Amino acid sequence: MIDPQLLRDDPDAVRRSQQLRGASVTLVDEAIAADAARRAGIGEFENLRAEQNAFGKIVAAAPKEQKQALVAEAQKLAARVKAAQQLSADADAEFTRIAGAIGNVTIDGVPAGGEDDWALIRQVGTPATFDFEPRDHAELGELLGAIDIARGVKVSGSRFYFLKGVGARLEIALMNMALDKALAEGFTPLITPTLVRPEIMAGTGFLGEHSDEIYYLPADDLYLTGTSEVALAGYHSDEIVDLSSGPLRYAGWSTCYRREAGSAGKDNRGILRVHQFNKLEMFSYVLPEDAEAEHERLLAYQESMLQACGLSYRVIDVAAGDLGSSAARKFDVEAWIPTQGTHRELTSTSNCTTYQARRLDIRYRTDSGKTAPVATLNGTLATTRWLVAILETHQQADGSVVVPDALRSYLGGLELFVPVS
RNA sequence: GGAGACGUCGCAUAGUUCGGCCUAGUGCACCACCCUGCUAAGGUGGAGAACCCUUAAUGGGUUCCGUGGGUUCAAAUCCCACCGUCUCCGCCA
Repeated sequence: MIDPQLLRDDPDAVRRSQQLRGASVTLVDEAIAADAARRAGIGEFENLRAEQNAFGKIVAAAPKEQKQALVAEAQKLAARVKAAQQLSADADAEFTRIAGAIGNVTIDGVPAGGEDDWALIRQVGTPATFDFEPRDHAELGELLGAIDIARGVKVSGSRFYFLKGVGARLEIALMNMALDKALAEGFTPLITPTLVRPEIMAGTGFLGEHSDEIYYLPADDLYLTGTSEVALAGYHSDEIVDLSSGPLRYAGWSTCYRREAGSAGKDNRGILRVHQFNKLEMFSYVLPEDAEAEHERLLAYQESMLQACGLSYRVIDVAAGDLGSSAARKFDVEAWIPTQGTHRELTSTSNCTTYQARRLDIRYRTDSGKTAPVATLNGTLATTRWLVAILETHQQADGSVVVPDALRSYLGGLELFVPVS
């Protein structure tokens, strides 16, 4: 939810943001009108209610013989109150509907446009080159006995897989390395629920236009989360958190579930795009004025992880039209995938400013003692997808894969993955 | 899954019998000041959340007693549904 105050004080800022996103600008004016209607409705109702409250005291104190006449009077008033209340509630719902459809106001510098209009921030490392024909990760995974796609499909259908042997070990090693990084930076580890209630799903902004991406269990009215961000944001929902001794930083580990309904035929080979994977996610609750600095910090942690894995990557500033509704800015770190000859997203970090917190009702106490929404940020520290880049980047002509130095201690000192027969 | 008990402004509780004196009382913790040569104790005052109107600061109003409906002139209190917690039983590990 955008700040209603901003809507009143600086509607042009909201209009500009909608423009950049390629979203509806007239929505802003509809929201302003709905806000005015909502406030008028509240005023009407509250005045009538005050009248009713005062009159109720007269009724209660009146002698018996006058009561009947007074009650008849009060009945008429009650009917008016009820009508006004209904109008007010309707106006409020309408405002929430309209304002809720407006995306977060983008931060200055976010490029305009859609998926392909990102801006390059930096390129780090040099893409791996080979004096042989490199194998893709699916082939390497099979050769190494690390990834078993065929049996994943047999058991669960397309886009499912088994990680096996060194594949399973590599994933756990990667997660452990990420967890150690998070711990070193002061994050509190959390293992989160992956099934959440509708209000938490809606509060984090995932039930909007991308709701067909989400698994839903109707028998229990629960949603399977596509990222632990959902649970991490919901963790402090409806709370006034204490940020006086610094930000609250969590590292959430969970399995993630995605229907991939809108990506039929895309990335069908291997485990680049799957229904289920694991992820270690960073999540920060910070003062609004510290949000941009925190965003840079999360990005730096991500980059240090990719560097530790010996990957070549680029950092991009995602264009406004490709942002989720909650994000005011998003940086993706994309690793070079040799067999695809392109960069693919390994991590993503979003600054949601106060947008998500406003919807989830997460506040802090200001110096003046008032409450105000906090800023929330999230960012990936490691996911299953990283195996793709790691295997392909560090492969050798015989199909073996050199384990990056930083990961070896998490693999019992293993230096090389070798083909199994 | 079955039976029962319960859910009140940070915590703990009163209030629900029998709807109006609840503008939700009290204790603890909290903040300011006073007093006491330090500390403890004591005294006075303040202090919940959200929203609306108004102002130079201010002040006024409405809503909130797990959530959502309903009955009523009037609901913490009565009715219904849901959510959650606890106890016992059953089942599973």
